[in-house]
Amino acid sequence: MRRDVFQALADPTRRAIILMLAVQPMTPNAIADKFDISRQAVSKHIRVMTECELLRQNQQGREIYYHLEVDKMKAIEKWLEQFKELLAKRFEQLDEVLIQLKQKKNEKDNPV
Amino acid sequence: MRRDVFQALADPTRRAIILMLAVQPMTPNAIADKFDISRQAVSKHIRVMTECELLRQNQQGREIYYHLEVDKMKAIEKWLEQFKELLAKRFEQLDEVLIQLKQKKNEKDNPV
DNA sequence: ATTTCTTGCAACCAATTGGTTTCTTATCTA
DNA sequence: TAGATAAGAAACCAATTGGTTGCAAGAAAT
Repeated sequence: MRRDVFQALADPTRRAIILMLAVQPMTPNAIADKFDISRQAVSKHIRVMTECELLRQNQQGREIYYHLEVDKMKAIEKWLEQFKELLAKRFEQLDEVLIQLKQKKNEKDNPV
Repeated sequence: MRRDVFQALADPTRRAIILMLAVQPMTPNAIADKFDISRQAVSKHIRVMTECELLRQNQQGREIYYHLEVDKMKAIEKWLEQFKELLAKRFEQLDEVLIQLKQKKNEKDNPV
């Protein structure tokens, strides 16, 4: 089963859960209270995120507190960085092209 | 059909396509050459990304060049920012708790 | 004019997803 | 000890996904 952080981010309910857990650890019941879907549906979302190691549990009696593995979120940032670097490279190339065009234009305007 | 930029990012093939298109516009055939899946499979990925307005086309004769709508990627960055803000807030709260603990400890060590 | 090339579209398929309901186990609490 | 509560597991379902193959339409080349 393909299961990475990007997958975890793909669903809006899971994104909301991530934001909630960014503030503080919560139990499945407490999370489910915030949504209109069943506790079990929430539990399935939790499982997806646990499987990609974005969530960890901390059992406290019969309650299980889930908290974010913040480091996992860095995979997203890392990919975005990679993306922005490639983008920057493209603009550098574009700059070169524009400079060359300008030179040609100057040559035309002021022939040697 | 739910179709947002996060969905577009969820598939590894699509992420690779995004990185390729960050460098330069490409035709479906050129993209498909880089993968082991059929051209039609690539076309379906392209369609997903076009539907969420992450890609735009530019027809040139019988070829269609696809390029990134870079602004759409900002939705990801924006969400990440939101996430990091909440996270920072959590750490501020943690700091407060630690400060309070320290004060209590001092009171114990040096009772008034 | 015919053939070739690029692309999109449709139908199909198996696997996955996001949800449900029901049931079990473990831990509190009265 | 009996009942309530928290949470995971399993079975089921409809919709979506990621892939395939085959076909049609438009542009280019011969």
